[in-house]
Amino acid sequence: MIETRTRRREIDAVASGLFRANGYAATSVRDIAKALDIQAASMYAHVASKEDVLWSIVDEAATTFERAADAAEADAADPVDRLAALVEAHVEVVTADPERSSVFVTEWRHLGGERRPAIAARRDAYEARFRGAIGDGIAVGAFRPTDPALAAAFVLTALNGIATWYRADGRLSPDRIADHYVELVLGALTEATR
Amino acid sequence: MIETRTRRREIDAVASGLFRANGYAATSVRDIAKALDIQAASMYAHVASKEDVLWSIVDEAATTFERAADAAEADAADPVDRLAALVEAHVEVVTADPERSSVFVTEWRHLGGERRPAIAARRDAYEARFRGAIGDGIAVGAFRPTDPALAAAFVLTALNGIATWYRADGRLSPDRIADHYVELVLGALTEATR
DNA sequence: ACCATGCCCTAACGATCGTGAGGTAGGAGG
DNA sequence: CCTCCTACCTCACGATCGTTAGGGCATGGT
Repeated sequence: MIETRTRRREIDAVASGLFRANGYAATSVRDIAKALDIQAASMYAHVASKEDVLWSIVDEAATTFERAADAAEADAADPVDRLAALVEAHVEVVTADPERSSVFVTEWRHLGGERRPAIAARRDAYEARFRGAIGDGIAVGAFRPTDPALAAAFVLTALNGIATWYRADGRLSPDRIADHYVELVLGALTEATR
Repeated sequence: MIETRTRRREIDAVASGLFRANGYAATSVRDIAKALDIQAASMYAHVASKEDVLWSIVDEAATTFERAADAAEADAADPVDRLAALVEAHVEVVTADPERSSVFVTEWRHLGGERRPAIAARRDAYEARFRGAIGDGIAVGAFRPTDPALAAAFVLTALNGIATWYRADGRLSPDRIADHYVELVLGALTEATR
């Protein structure tokens, strides 16, 4: 068993696209199966349940975001660089796989049992990194004094919005988007000339 | 018939809450009926279909946003004031009815037939107001040169995010949120000191 | 040669979905 | 008194949902 479950990966990829386009609840197991040219019941040779598909998509997306944020925070000198690196990393993850990212952002509430609070906690921990960078930036006088929690929500919702509208064949490349968003975020926090 | 369909209004209010919490597709007509203490079939004395409920919520929300933006643009001297007024108006609408706003933002894709493209067009026209204010601000040198379409997407997704996390009993009042968001948005567009 | 495993099939289950048909109770207007 | 009208009821429909059961046919290791 060198190759690990290629069909299983295809299911996640196809399901991500359908979930992003129509939502988890409005996508049936038969829809996913049809996109793979197999019967609905054949899905269950690879998956235990429909929710398991959502879970593996969301779990993997969460891990990807977490690892990218780890790397971003690792090589950042000051809070400003750290926030810039976090923003850039987030944009890169989103644009690299907008389907998975979008599902992670919008469909996690359909998880049941332990999974929903578990993901909620990871989302909160992730947001705390942004709050932390913003709070530290204010503390050292690099950012103007504002509400770190509110500013973090502002930044993260703006970043997550990319997952909604981004298309790979769009006008702007991921790099351009990342550059612009870093500028917008840093601008929002450094100065207000009203 | 002086009073116009109070029961019909209750349906929209209750359905907005359920749609925001669980999504349109995951909310059954029986769920809405149960929240009103009536039978599912009794809903159809007031509504032609489940989608009609979504439509009236979304349509009314869209109208509310449009009217608020009209008023905001009416008494604005320069592009900077105009954008600030648009942001403030948007925050006010969202915080005044987060349920309806959230449904408008996230559930309109479940509309079928003519309604979906119609709402898409109105959403785009609304976003164009932000693009316009930003573009005009750049033209007069008030905003730094950036991509107006991208900046508008940045701003609007950040604003719409409020509908997701806002709670009436939360830490920050709508006014405070509006003030902070205006500052963040204007800061994002006016200066970048990297 | 044999058996396990991966991948898919058909058939069908009980539940739940949105919705229609037809009836009833109560209040308002002639 | 009669007749609407509103608001609700019960009952039931066909469709679709997620999922299970059980079987078939390859491939590849032993």
